[in-house]
Amino acid sequence: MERPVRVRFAPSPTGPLHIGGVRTALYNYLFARRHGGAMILRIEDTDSQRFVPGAEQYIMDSLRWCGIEIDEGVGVGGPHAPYRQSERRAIYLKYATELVEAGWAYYAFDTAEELDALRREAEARGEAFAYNYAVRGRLATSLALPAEEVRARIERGDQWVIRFRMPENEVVKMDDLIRGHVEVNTSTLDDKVLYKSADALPTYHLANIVDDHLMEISHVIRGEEWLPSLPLHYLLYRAFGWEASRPEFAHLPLLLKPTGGGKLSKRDGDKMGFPVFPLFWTSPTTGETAHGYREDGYLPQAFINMLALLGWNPGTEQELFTMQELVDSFSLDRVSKSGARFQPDKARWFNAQYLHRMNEQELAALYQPILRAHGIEVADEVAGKAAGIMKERAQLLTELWDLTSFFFVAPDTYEEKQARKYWKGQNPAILAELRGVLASIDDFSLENTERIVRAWIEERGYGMGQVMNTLRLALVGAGKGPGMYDVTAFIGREECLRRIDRLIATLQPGE
RNA sequence: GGCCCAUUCGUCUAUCGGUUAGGACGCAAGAUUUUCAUUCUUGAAAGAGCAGUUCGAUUCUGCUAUGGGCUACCA
Repeated sequence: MERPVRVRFAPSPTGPLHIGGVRTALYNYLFARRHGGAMILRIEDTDSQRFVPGAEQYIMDSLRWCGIEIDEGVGVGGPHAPYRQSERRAIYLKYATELVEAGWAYYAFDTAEELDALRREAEARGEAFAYNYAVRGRLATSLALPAEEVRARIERGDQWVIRFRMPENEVVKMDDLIRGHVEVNTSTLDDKVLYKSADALPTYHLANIVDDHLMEISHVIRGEEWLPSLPLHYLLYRAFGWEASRPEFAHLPLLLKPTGGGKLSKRDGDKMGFPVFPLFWTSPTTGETAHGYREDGYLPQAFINMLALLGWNPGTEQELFTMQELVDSFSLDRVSKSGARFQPDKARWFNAQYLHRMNEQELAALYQPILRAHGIEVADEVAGKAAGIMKERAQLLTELWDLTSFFFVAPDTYEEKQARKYWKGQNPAILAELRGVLASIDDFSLENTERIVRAWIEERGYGMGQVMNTLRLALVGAGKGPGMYDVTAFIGREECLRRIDRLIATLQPGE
């Protein structure tokens, strides 16, 4: 293949982009970068009914967050502008009529009601209605009506559509980069609408083929739901005489619900407790909101890594990939053929891997906004240190606050279980004694405090667990957290003493 | 209903005719530990079924079953 690689991601702005769409965009992007090609973003807004304001911006924001860069298209421009199909409407009618003139398509005047009636009739007979070679000759089409009447109807302003004249009993032979050779008999297909006069807009099929051709797309990488319309698309390329430059096709396996049973849909997320969208979304019309990976505490690198491995694998046992590594190892022939069930647990695991590998500086940048949201103003080093100490216990960025809040705020309640277990017997007395030991330490560094306290515990013959967990109760208020010397060093001597005093003063020891 | 696609541990997957069928998530047990985690070790866990091709099939073919997609003047 000599021609330059040019791929496109062509979503329609009918709502927020979900993770299946993100994965399609990702594979397109990886393929483009792998082959030194161009990644194009085209907005397919040919359905005026389903257009959702804000969806296009959401798509671009999502791609940017994911690190998927657009070389050409909506938002960045390029030699084939405009890239929004609603702004290209003038183009399509010309191609549609060209098809009619060549005999590949025809006008149809059926109303929605008439078509409904036809469908119901067929259903009553236990059949499915198909608009095809069998019926187009006796319905209100330019194939059945006299030319004058067709002209008259159009001039009169009757609504019409242009339908593709699907050949009868011809086998279309297709090749898919992922699925291999596929054949379909055209008699099982129907006459799809290509253009509708009602809104002077093409349907997906026409716009898609025309634009892919005009934009010199070399590879069409899209979801498997498009495989059934591939024969039509092949035939369209033939009808236009563009077969020589027809792109290669690759149909990606679908992302399925975690429970099986169907492709992942926008509703599943809230129902099953995981985001299906990259970013938080608020519907401009209904005000409904949906969780996003970003706001739920996922790192874009982890999110992308997880999506990349859902339906593709490098053939090695490597699981953690930077975007560059994905680019270097991606290939369409390692994309699997069957649908992949989405696994929320694995998404969290990937995120944990990335979180655990971050240094304090990186953590500080991510954690500061969360701290500020809780009213905590500290230096970056402090934020990074706190997050750094606790990062191994977190899977999501958002879990960091619960994990580190005691570094910044003294406990005002004490976890019952921990209190019952340790705030009894001689432990209060030992804690009071430990208070004296701590008060006498000048160098309160982690190492020095540990050395002195350890020596004291050994000398007095106390149980390490008893002492440390009682101290933990005072400083953290719960039976969790990092090593105690991490806490003492972080909050400092005076704060340690205050917290010990508070426990002794407020909590009645048990039996 | 019709057309198309798919089918290896619960899940994501490796295997491109000969393997003790490998890895990861999750799960279980143990070790580590001042708590909670982390980490480490170990374990349970799979070729949908039936024919055929072959010296030999998870791998190739067919059928069945199951899952999924499409079947709009939506994409």
